[in-house]
Amino acid sequence: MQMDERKRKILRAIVMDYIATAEPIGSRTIARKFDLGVSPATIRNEMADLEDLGFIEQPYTSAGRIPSDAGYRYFVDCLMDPQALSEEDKETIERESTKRIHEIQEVISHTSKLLSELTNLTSLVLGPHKGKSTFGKMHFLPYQPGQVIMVLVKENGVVENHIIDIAENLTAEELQHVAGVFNQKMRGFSLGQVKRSLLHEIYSELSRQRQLIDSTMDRLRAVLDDDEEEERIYLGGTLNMLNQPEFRDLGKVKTLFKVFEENESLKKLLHPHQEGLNVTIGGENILKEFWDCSVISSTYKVNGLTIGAVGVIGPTRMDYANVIAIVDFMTRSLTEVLTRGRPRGY
Amino acid sequence: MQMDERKRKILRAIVMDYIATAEPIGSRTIARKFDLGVSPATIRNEMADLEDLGFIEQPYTSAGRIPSDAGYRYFVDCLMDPQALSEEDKETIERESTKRIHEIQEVISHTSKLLSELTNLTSLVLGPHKGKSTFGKMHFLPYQPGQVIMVLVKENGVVENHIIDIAENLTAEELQHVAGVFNQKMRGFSLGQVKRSLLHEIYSELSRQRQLIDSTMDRLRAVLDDDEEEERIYLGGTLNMLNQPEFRDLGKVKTLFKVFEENESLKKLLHPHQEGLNVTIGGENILKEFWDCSVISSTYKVNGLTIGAVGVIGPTRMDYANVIAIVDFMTRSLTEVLTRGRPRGY
DNA sequence: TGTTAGCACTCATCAAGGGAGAGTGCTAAC
DNA sequence: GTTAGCACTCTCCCTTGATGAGTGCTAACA
Repeated sequence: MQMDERKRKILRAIVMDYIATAEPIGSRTIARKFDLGVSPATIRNEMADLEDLGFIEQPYTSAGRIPSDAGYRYFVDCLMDPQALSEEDKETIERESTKRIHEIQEVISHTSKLLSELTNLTSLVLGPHKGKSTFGKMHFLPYQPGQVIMVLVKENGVVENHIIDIAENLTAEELQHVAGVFNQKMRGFSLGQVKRSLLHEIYSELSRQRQLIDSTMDRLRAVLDDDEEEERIYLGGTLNMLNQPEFRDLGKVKTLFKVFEENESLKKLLHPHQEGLNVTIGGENILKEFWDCSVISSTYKVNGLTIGAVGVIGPTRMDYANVIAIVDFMTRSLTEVLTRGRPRGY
Repeated sequence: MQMDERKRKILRAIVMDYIATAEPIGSRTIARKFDLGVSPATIRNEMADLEDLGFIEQPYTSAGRIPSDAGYRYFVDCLMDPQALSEEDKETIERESTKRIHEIQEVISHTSKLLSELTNLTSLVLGPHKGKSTFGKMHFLPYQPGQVIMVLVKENGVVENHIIDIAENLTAEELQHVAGVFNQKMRGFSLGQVKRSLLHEIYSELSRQRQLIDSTMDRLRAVLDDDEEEERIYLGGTLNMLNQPEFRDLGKVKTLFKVFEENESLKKLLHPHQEGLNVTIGGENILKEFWDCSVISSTYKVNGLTIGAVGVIGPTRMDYANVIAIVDFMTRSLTEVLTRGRPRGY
């Protein structure tokens, strides 16, 4: 059996009506609401075909039909009118993104908030991944008796400071010497790469400062290793989920919110299968908790390099055309803001 | 009418049973479960009196009775056996608090998590307020052409770093000189206190670095001012609320979670009326969204100075004795950890 | 006088039953 | 190929009635 124009029209009508009303729709109602020029009986026959094709299903005998995952997929791929963003939304995004913001965290959380407000869904934003963080340069500064500040400048430009305990009798010159050796030997290395031989070199050059080296290395190890996976994820508008009729059930809400609390799982939802815009529908999601949700996501870039992703999650019954337009525009805007403004922190 | 010993016993039975079961309890059941040595009929008479006194109420005619806010209050003030913390919980807290943690944020969020796990309720922790943050010391470190790192050590020990744009032709010596002047003139001042005369002094001593001073001052102003109100609040175990039978209603959950999203309101719940432990029951809460919740909170200190608060929020039907023991022990432990360990960041 | 047993009454909860309504599939006519 | 007609199915919602827990009142009891 093949899809013909009339089947397409009917499927389109079913999907659009269900998106709007969240109620199963029957042949009679379709005939009344949409002007297809055929009788309910004809529509019934076509609907039986559509069900055989797997595009629609009945929640129970003699209820109306609702789209299946495959139906949504066909709708998104073939039937949907690509919708332009409303002028109003466009203005909102542009207005919000011209605010000058210094920290990347702020940009991200702001994006997340905006996205959930525009879509009335839950937004996810994956912060920029920082690549392997490698040693750039370090300095010691005096702090308190027995402690110094280690200022670490990574090669990607991030600056951090850490307090380190030291022996009280170390002089400023000795500290500077140690920092000098570290800077000379370690530039460009990530901690994973620090080979035993290098460590030996450092130890032998600084035989007297063994304790300082140890605590410095300890801290560096923690910092440089941690970072690799420190892609924070930002959630916004989780409460919007509660407005969706499909989550009137408390059990569902609970499992959903439980996943929201685990960052690791959420990242999986966003990790894009390909660059650019992705639509993942229902059972296509990796996590079974989200088998009745769809995720629209897209990647953002800095200087042509993909560094993170933003997405929106909602019930499979979502307004795909609209949400896709919003997510798409949003990533473009974010890419532009980041490339132009270059806030700190990545 | 007066409370006598028998009335007290009956009220105690009602509160304790309702805390355990969340079901209204009737005279017959009380007689069966609790060994009071009187018949259901007698208990009925006493219950009528307790209702007149306002300590218990009926959800509807011929249901059992449940405690009113006043009933809980009387229970907490007069009837409850002050309960010692279970050895198990005590050990957990002590074990967790001996983990060496460097950042205050970690200590706080860890506390919050622990608290919600032990009580199965939602925890609130108000981070330390930092008082006015005052200038301690600063250093400039090289960063990139046209930019330097300003490392700022506040008098309370917090270390921050900020990137500042400078003219490219400044030498290291000049920078060091500028920092030296700042350090000499500004130690102990908050930005609000920097008087015009002081500024003049700095300008006149460093007439050639006007631009650097301006951008440094700008940044300092932003940093030191911001801090005063930055009391972050930490929430833990919000999902635990969903396990409480009183929140089986989605509408309630929604209003509750909405408040959870607004930090400002939450702070109101915690801001203690008095030092030490506070129990706020139902309608005693300021926010009407929490009129069927109780808050147990307590303040924690560093070196005898109160700097923050921790609390637990749950339905009025909570195990007061146990939760009070946990919150109390937790603040003592936190106070000790902070005073002894002095983590960075406050 | 305080305590108890007995009794009529109230109200929520639950299961069963019975339209009403929406929708379907099939068949036969157009 | 399209349509009208019809029997059938299933959910939803309302009613009904039984059950059970609990109450207040009254009268008897120690």
